[in-house]
Amino acid sequence: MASATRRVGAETSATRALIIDATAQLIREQGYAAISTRRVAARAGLKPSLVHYYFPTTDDLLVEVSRHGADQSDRMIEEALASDDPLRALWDFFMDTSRTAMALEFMAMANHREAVRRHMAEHSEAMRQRQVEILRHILGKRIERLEGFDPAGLSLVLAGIGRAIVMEEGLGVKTGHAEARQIVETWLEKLAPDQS
Amino acid sequence: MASATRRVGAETSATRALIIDATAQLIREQGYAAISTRRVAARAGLKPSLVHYYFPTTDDLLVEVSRHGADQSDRMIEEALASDDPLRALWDFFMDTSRTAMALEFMAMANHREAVRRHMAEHSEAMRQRQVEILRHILGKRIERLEGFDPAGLSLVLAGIGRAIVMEEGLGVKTGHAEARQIVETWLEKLAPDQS
Amino acid sequence: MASATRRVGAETSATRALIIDATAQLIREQGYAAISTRRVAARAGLKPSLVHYYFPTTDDLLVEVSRHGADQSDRMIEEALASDDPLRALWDFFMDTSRTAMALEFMAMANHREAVRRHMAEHSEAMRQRQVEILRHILGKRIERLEGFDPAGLSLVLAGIGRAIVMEEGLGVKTGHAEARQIVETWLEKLAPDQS
Amino acid sequence: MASATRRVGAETSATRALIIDATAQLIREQGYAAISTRRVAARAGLKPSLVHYYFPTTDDLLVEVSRHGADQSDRMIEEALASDDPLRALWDFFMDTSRTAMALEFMAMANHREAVRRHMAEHSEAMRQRQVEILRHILGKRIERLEGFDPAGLSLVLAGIGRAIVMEEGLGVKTGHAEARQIVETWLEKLAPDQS
DNA sequence: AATGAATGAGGATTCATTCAT
DNA sequence: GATGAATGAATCCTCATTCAT
Repeated sequence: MASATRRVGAETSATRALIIDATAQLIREQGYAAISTRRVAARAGLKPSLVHYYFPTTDDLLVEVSRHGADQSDRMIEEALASDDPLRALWDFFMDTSRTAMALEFMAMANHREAVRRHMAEHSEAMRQRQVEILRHILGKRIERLEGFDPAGLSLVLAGIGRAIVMEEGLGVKTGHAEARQIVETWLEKLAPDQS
Repeated sequence: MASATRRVGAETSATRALIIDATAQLIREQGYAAISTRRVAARAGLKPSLVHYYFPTTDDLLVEVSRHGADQSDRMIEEALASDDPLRALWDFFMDTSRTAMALEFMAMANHREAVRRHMAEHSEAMRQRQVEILRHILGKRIERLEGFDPAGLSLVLAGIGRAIVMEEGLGVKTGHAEARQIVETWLEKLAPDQS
Repeated sequence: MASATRRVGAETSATRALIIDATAQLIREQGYAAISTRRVAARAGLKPSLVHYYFPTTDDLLVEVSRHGADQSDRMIEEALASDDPLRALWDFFMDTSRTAMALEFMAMANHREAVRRHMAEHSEAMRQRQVEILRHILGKRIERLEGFDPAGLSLVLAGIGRAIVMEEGLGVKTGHAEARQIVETWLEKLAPDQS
Repeated sequence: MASATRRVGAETSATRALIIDATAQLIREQGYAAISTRRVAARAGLKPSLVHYYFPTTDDLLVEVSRHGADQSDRMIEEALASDDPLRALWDFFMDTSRTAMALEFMAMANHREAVRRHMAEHSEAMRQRQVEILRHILGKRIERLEGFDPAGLSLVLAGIGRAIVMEEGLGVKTGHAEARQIVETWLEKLAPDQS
C-alpha cells in the first residue's frame, strides 16, 4: 500500500500515537470538518510541521485514524460474535453511541476523501462478510423464526437501525427510538439461543 | 429568528432562488465541505459579494438550503402518504438515493453548524410525527400483522435501513443490500392494503 | 485565453499595475526564483492576499509580467526597425543589458512554467518573424554582401551573440566580448545603408 | 574554500557520487528550481539527512554538481580540440542539447547562488581561454579567411549561437534555426583544414 | 557512516467577511 | 440591487537545517 511506504517514524512512535489520538478525539468532539493540521497539532501539544513529518498528507493521517478505528471495531465484533448471545452482543455493538458516531463521521468524510472511502469500503464489506459468516454458523436454522430474514440482511438491518438511532440522538430527535428498539428486541428474543 | 431579521432581498427574488439552487447542486455533487461563497457564486454565475448580499453569513445560506430541502421532503412525504399504497411509497421515498444522500450531508453539516442542527432536528421530529400520525390512521389494525411493530418504530426502521443502503452504496459496499430489501419487501407485502 | 476570464480587477487598476511593476523589479534584481506572493506584496507595499485577489495564481501574474515585457520589446523593435540604420538599432536592442537579462529570466522560467513557456514561444516566434519580414524588405540585395547569411539566420545570430554577451557579463566573464562585438561591427558596416 | 573544509565524507564515496548523479538528473529533467534535499534523496533512494551529511548546505551540493559538469565539459572540449576538425567538433559540442540545457540551468542558478556564480564564472573564463589558446594555434593564418574574426570572438560567437538554438528549441521556437546553422556551416567550411 | 526527530520559516491558495460606492 | 477592493486568518504542504543518537 502506498501510504505504507510513505509512513515516517517508527510504527510504535509515541508521538505518532499521540497525533492519531488527538485526531480521533477532535473528530469525536467536533466532527471531521474540524480536522486541520493546526488543530490536530494544538490538541496534541505539538508543532504543526511535526504532524506533517509523521503524516505527509492529511489523507495519510485520516486513513490511519480510520484504520485504528476499524481495528477496534474488529476486536469488538469478534468479541461480540464469540459471546453467549452473539446477536444481542452485535446489537449492543451497533448501538454503541461513541463508536457509531465516529463511524458516521468517517462515512461523511468518505464522500470527500477518496483514500478514506476506499478504506471504509473495504473494511465495511469485510466486516459485513465476517458477520454473515459467523451469524450463518451460529444462528443455523433459528434464522427461520424471523420470516424473510437472512444473515446478510439481518446484519445490514441491525446496523442501519443502530446508526439511525445514534444519528438522530446526536441531532436531538427522539420520536420512535424506544419503539424501534422494541422491534429489534422482539427479534432478538425470537432468535435467542434455546434455553433448554 | 436571527436569520429572519438578517435576510436581505425579497423572499421571492430570482437571484435568491438561483443561489439556493446552486448551493444545493454543489452539496449534492461535491458534499457540503465544498461549499464556499466563491464556489457557490461561480456555480450560479454571480459575483461572490452578491451571495453575501443575500445571505450575510454562510449559516444563513445553509439553513435556507436546508429549509428548501425540507419543504421538498414534506411534499414528497405528503404525496407518499396520500398514495394507494402509502407504506410502499414511503419506502420508495426513503430509498431515493439523491434525496437521502443530500439528507446525509445535512446530518454531517449539523455537527458543525448549530443553526443547521436546530433546523434539522425540528424538521426530522416533525416529519417522523407526521408519518406516525398518518400511518397510525392508515394502517389501523393491519400493523398487528407485524409482530412487535408500531408506526413510530416502523418509520424509524424504514428510514434507517434506507439510509444505510444509500450510504453504503455511495461507499461501494454491496453485501446484504438485496437481502435487506427483501426483508422490507416481506413487511410491505404483509401490510399491503387488502385487495378484497 | 483562460487567464483573460480569470483576470480580476479593472485592466487599468493602479494596484494591478503596482503589482506587475513590483514583480518585474524583483525579477530584474533577484531573478525569477525570488518571486513569491509574499515578496511581491512586500515590495509593492500590499498584503499578500491582495496579490492573489488580482492574480489568482502565480502563473497568472508571471504571464502578465511576461506580456508586459513583450509589449515593451515589441515597441523597441518597431522603433529599431523604423530607424535610419535598422540593423544597428536591432543590434543595440539585443545588447540592451537590462532587457536581455530580463528576457533570460523568462527563458529560465519557461522551463518550469508551462503557461510562461507558451507565451514566450509565441512571442519569440512572432518577434523573429517580424524582424525577418522587415529585414528582408530593408536589406534587399545588401544581405548578399555577407556570404551565407539570410535575414532569418541573421536575426538569430545577432540575438544569440547579444544574449551570450549579456549573460556572461552578468556572470563576470569578459574574454572574447570585445572581439565578438568587433565581428558584429564588421557585419554592420558591410550592411550599412549606402551613403551615396 | 569554505566548501572544502565543510566537505564531509570521503571524496570518493559511492554514496556521494550517487547524490551528485541524482541531483544532475533532477536538474536535467525538472530544472534547478526542483532541487531540494528531499527530492534529491528520493531520487537517489536515500534518506534526506544523508544528503545533508555529505553536503551540509544546498550550495555545497550544487557547486559540486556544477564542478562535475564542468569537468565533463572540459573533457569534451579537450577531445574536440584534439580532433581532426577541431572547429567543427567544437561546434558540435556547443550544439549538444542536453549539455547546453544543463549549462543554462546553471547560468540561471548562478543568479541566486553566489557560490555557483563564482564557480561558473571561473570555469567559463578558463574554458574560453583554453579554446582561444588552442584555436589560435590550430587555425593559424586560416582565421583570416573569415574577415573580422579572431579566435576569442569566434569562440563566443559559436557558443552564443549554439546556446540560442538550444534555448529556443526548448521553448518551441523554430524560425531561423536552419538558416543560422547554415551561416555557421559556411564558416566551418571556409576554415576547414586544407585537404591538400 | 547514517538516520529519525524536530522545528521555524515560508510556499501558494482559499476563505468569510466588511465596506465604500 | 449589485459589485470591486481589501484583509486577516486559515488551509495544506515543503523546505533547509540542526541535533542527538
